[in-house]
Amino acid sequence: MLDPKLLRESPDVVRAALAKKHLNVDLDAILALDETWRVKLQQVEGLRGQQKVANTEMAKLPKGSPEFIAKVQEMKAVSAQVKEGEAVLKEMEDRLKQAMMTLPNIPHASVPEGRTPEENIVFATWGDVGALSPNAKAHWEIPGFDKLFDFARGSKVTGAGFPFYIGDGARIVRALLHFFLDENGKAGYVEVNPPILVNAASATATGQLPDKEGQMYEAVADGFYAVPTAEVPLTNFFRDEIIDEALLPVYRCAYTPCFRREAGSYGKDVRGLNRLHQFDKVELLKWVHPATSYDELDKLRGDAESLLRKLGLPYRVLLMCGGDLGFAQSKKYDLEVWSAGQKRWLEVSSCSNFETFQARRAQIRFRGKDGKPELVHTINGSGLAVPRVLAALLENNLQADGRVKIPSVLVPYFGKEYLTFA
RNA sequence: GGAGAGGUGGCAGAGUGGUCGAAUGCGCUCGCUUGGAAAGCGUGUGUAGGGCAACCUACCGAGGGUUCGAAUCCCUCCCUCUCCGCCA
Repeated sequence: MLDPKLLRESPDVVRAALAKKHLNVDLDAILALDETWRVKLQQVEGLRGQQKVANTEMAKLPKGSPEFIAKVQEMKAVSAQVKEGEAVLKEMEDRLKQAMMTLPNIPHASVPEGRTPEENIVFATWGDVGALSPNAKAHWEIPGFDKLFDFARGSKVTGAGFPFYIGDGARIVRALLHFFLDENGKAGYVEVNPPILVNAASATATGQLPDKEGQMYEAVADGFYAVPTAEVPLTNFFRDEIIDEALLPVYRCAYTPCFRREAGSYGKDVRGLNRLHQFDKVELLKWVHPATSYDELDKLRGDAESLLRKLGLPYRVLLMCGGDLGFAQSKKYDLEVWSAGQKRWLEVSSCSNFETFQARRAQIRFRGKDGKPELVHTINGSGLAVPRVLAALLENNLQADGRVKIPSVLVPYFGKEYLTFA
């Protein structure tokens, strides 16, 4: 959510943001609503003021006296007006808040113009894509793949997109997660094991509700949602809190399974490990002082990149253009790993600065030098999502004999140098 | 899951219908005092919204209700603690 004052005082800034993100919102309607709300607010507050004055007067009068009874009669009318006014006010506030929720975050000045994914900037590339086998297979075509990654059994037991990982398949997932968590720990992120079901208030604070309600699995009886990413419980850790400024920046990471209904996905995007309803991911999250947030974003992106480098997986970094930036982000980089068999880039991390957009919704603040609470900036990114990293690893490292060479950094975790499908 | 107790400012803790945004203590701030410190004395010390401002309004777990008026009474929900039950 944006600062209502920003809209009121600098509507042109918001207008420019909408244009850069290629979104269309009727700003004038929101401004008009804000204006009528403020008029009504002052009216109701005036009436409440009258009640308070009468209250102190009546406290001094004898209970049954004629003056007292007259005052009661007089204030009954005011009371009715207050009740009515408050109802109108509440309705206005709900509408205003809802309207404010339709306004996207302001893109940072360094975000390139553009409307479509094709206009994203290739910010950096690492590794030699051409050096990989031109005859590599898509991972689901590797002989024996089904033995380690059993989609059929998963479909029977749960449904499509919920595979079993078996033997070396399970082991490589565990090795990757362990490696990610250890590396992130070395980079200064404190490991957290969070709840993977969250309540509606948490899902609202990070923006899953109300906009993405259909994307989450629900535990209806209890009103809980299965987390689509560890970002949700992690960010909400400090919800409605004021963090000591001296503690900033706070670095945290968490592994959780992630659950996404992915309604509307189809085709090559959902083959094999490319897109699952349940998958494992380590998330990186920072709460930072506003002055440092873009440096911190670059550092976080670097931390995620270093994981791919250590695994020896070629990747590129995209700087998202305005039109592909997303609603809540001020700036976003995507990390995409090269998958030699599919001959395409797979997104494995999305590193974003939300500035105060999430912090305002979640009311996460720190106490500034002048003693006043101020909103923090939140930054997050994957570090990393397992299935697509795994897909690239299987495809890129497949040997002529049908085994997969395990990157040396992973061998201590995996326990051997080759993964076999036998 | 059952029974009971409770949720008030940074913390502890008073307050059972009006003069209560809330006593008192602790903590913290600034000042006095001191060679310096402690003690002592005094001062200040929540958050949010509206208003150019003076200032006004709201908030005592959350949401409803009763009333001229609610921290205080009623209802629903959430959470914590104690005991019992169940259990990885």
